Amino acid sequence: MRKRKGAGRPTISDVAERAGVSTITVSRALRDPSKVSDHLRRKINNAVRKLNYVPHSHASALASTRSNVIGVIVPSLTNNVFADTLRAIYDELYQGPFQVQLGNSRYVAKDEERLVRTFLGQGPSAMIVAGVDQTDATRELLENAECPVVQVMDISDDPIDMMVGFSHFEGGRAAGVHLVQKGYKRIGFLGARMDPRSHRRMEGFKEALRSGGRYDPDLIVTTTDSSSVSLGGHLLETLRKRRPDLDAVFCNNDDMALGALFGCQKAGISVPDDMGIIGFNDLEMMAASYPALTSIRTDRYQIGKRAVQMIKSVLDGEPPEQKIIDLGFELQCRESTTRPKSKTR
Amino acid sequence: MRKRKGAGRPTISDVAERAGVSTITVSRALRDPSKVSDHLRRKINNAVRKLNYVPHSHASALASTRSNVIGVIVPSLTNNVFADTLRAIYDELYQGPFQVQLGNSRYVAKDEERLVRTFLGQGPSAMIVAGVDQTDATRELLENAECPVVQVMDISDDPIDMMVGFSHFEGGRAAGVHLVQKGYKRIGFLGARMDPRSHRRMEGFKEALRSGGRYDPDLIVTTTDSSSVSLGGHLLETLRKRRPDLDAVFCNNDDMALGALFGCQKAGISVPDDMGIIGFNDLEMMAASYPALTSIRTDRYQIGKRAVQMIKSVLDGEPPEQKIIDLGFELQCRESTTRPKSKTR
DNA sequence: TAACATTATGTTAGCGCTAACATTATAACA
DNA sequence: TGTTATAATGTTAGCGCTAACATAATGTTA
Repeated sequence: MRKRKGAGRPTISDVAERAGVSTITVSRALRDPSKVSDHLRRKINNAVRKLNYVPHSHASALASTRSNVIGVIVPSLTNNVFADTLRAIYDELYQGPFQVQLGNSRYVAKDEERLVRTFLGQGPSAMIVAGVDQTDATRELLENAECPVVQVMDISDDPIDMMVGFSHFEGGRAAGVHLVQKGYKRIGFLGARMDPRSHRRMEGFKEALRSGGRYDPDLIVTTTDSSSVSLGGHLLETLRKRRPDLDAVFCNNDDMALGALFGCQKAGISVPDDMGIIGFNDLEMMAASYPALTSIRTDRYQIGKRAVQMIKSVLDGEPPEQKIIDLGFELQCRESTTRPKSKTR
Repeated sequence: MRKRKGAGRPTISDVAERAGVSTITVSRALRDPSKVSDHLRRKINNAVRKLNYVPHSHASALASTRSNVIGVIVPSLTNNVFADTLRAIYDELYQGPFQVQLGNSRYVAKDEERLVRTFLGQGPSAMIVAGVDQTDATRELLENAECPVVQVMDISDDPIDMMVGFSHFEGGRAAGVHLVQKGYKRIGFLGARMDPRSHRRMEGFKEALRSGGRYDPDLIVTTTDSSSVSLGGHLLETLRKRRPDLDAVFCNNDDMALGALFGCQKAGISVPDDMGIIGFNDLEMMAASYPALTSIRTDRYQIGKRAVQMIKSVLDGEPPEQKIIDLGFELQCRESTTRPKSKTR
């Protein structure tokens, strides 16, 4: 006789039998209790509890041709910036029926493509991807996906579907404008990793310096090495060796800025008097450092939250008012760029 | 007529038809190519490519009564410590057929229990959970789970199944011993969050001070607030107000230590001369700060890697030599605890 | 070349659930 | 009171895949 053994755990029919109803009634009682009478619902809930029944999500996904999986692809698991957004996504999804499927593309476009392909293979309820710089193939996959797609952390006028983020170009520009306004003259840029978002920050920064008449390509230092605190110190040292008259730096993120600060302390350079420093993202430590570091504050948590809210709206059949949400940024001016008027050379 | 429409994407039978074989042959060609002749394998691969076929993971999981999901539950998504371990898990799993299902318990035991329940509902191939402090119910669930379970980040002599980590008690003790040896006299402890692992670090620390004749309960400051750089500064300030003669602190993690350093700089206290500081975990920034901060180095990446390797071994039918792997820690002595001999009071 | 082992492929049923339709109980109304 | 709308429950088939067994093709040995 041909017989297969299941996983051994109780199934919906075990519950149905115990409650004296049909399986579909159990199914309904669990998914939409309002469709089942109080009487039966109570019996079913009792049976569920007694048997310690947990619905088999794969069977459910197969039968309903939709999984409760939301695919999320980020380029880094260790970068605090994405961690904040991820945390928001998990927080916002915690109550509902959805499960997060997380992928790490490690800043490699091809890996991202592979992940998108795999995730779409699970018929996800929605997809969240970081950035707007997907390969053509990835874009096409996502455009043809039969689920809402939200690009997060960045903004463009050409979304795959929906978008929540802010303009890195404008953020970079704001940093540049700030340093020019504060009276710094030889303003450098320290850029690690230099993924597309960092590039746009740099371009915005350059634009600001050009407008302010302070642009000097010689003061730009970038590397594809991944960013770190120590790298911030090293790049600052490199640049100062080349241009000892450097008097301010915009770092493409806060780790680099912290490293630059330590580098200055080590070299006996006074911040902000002899060196202005500004970072990007405004991680918690920026306000706590000494001197406190100026940064461009971005609301990563809110980005994740809004992304999930948009998805929920669409899945509930109420598409959001706007497909593109620009959450902007806010310059947090602190001691590291606040030098006494008299000091301005 | 009763007809259900599927998800619309190509199924295994589409591939089979196109390749002129049966579905099971396609299934085999994809899962274990060695079981299918070159001839057919080629035809099948072509068909797969042409149709852009992606196996439907839910159907597969249902039919085989095992999913390729590995459940991972961590208490925090934003803590760098877990991020490193997570990254290792993703890296190590990237090539294989496994998918990670990640849950955030937010340091709440009940949430962890809920997550374990949900994850087990998917019939995971394995489970990885942080720590050894599960509730009894969670423990029981995991003990009865029909899959390998690895507890990571900590060590005890009573594993649910397997374990990779290090002793927080010993780490804390090493920090205490170090400060005593360096000649510090009034040694404090700054503890945030105070989850069970932090508690064990503190207990180890206390033990070391007792042995060294330096234990003073008045110098212990803890809070359940989550740790941050600014909190490190605040707690240090609190403690110094109470005990101005404080001359060293062990912080329960590196963020706190960094905050303590900034706090000293702000207050004009010289580190390490007037205040020794030691952290825990040795994040990258510790070596880059100025002065460089002493810390207890732990290998979070390795923990994740070994956990996955253990799981793979078991799933391949070759249980690992040892069920408990103690990866230890290493004290990284840096400037923040290295004061000139003369300065020792 | 018969007898048997091995390898390659196929047939069939079923994993646990839910969509789609069918039926029955209950309420609402003329 | 019978007719019809509505709510509550049930029956059946099928989602897409793979386990388990069945069969055909090929190799091996005496």
